[in-house]
Amino acid sequence: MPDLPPIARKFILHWGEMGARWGINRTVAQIHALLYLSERPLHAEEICETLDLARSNVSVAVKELQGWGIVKITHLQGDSRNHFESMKDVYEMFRVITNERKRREVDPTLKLINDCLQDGGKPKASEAYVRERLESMKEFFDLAVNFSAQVDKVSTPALVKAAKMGDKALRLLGLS
Amino acid sequence: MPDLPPIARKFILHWGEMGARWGINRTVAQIHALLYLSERPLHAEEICETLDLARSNVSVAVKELQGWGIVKITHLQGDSRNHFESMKDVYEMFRVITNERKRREVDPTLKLINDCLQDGGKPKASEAYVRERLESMKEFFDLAVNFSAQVDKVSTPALVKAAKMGDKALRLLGLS
DNA sequence: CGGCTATTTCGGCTAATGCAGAAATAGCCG
DNA sequence: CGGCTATTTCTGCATTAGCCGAAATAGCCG
Repeated sequence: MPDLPPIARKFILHWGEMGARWGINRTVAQIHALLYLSERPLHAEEICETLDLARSNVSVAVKELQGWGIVKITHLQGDSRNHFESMKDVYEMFRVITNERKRREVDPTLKLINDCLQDGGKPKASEAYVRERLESMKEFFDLAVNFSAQVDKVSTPALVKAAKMGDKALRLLGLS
Repeated sequence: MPDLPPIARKFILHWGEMGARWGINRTVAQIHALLYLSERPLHAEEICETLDLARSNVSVAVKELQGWGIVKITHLQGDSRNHFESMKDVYEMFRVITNERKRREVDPTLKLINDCLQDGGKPKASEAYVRERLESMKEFFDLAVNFSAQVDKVSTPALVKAAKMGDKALRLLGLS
């Protein structure tokens, strides 16, 4: 990895590990970190050199990141190559990723649970407990989905403000 | 998988896939689903038979689940074998897992970012942008950690109530 | 202590993932 | 169309993760 300040490299490696723990390919996460820390959009070749990866590898990784919606292609004046740029606002990034995971994982899970629950057939007694547990999981996910949709409507500055209120927010809502 | 209602099997398989996408071993997640759906604690042998796994495999998987804090060992009258039982309250489960992920992943990330930022040395100009990005990521994580600590204090019923308020909660806080 | 049962650890095989390099494709001038 | 560059797809190797069965360990009576 030439050209990188040590602190950047340190972060990139760590981010790769974290990604791996969350089901994101290690190098995909590293590339994301690199782009996030980069002041300007980078083209594939630069990414290869900086992180010592094969060109083809970078191609698919970058596509993956675009799939998540946190990296975009840009073009520079008089350069035909694709340049890649990460979203820079961490809050926004979090929103985008959260929404995407909801779409990919939570929604299908809810659908499956619903399917299970309204699976016709005679309601066998042996299934009663299973259904009960599935019901309560459904309830949880329904609530979570609704709630996150609400929160998603609120602007980042407003959210930050609310988060900083700490206890006060809770008291305002009559909780705590 | 003998003995399992089809809807249970369906859910277990799905849960395994979801786990895999979140960095949890597929069979670990399956076992978790099985225990969650099970009316009574199961011993390792039962898990083996039901999910068709090797005994040793179950041993480590179950340990993993205990490590996450969502499965506990219980003992039954006159049976020396360990029996395993999943937490049943989905909300509580979510709390526990969230806290554990924070401990394992967010905290170390924050620590690393802090290390990077206060990495002495002369503040090279080339690092300025990197530092800026790290700062803003730190800010985000700090806020998230604080906020989640606040929320974690609130009882589940209170949280559910708040979540169900929908728009009203936002208006009460002066958002939206 | 010996025998029994339950659990864990270990060694090695298998399957899945990740990745490089080559080949194919696409896009762009001239 | 031909040549050039950038990108993607494909093929197969390498690494890792997952998992089984055997062996070792632990715990519990008698």
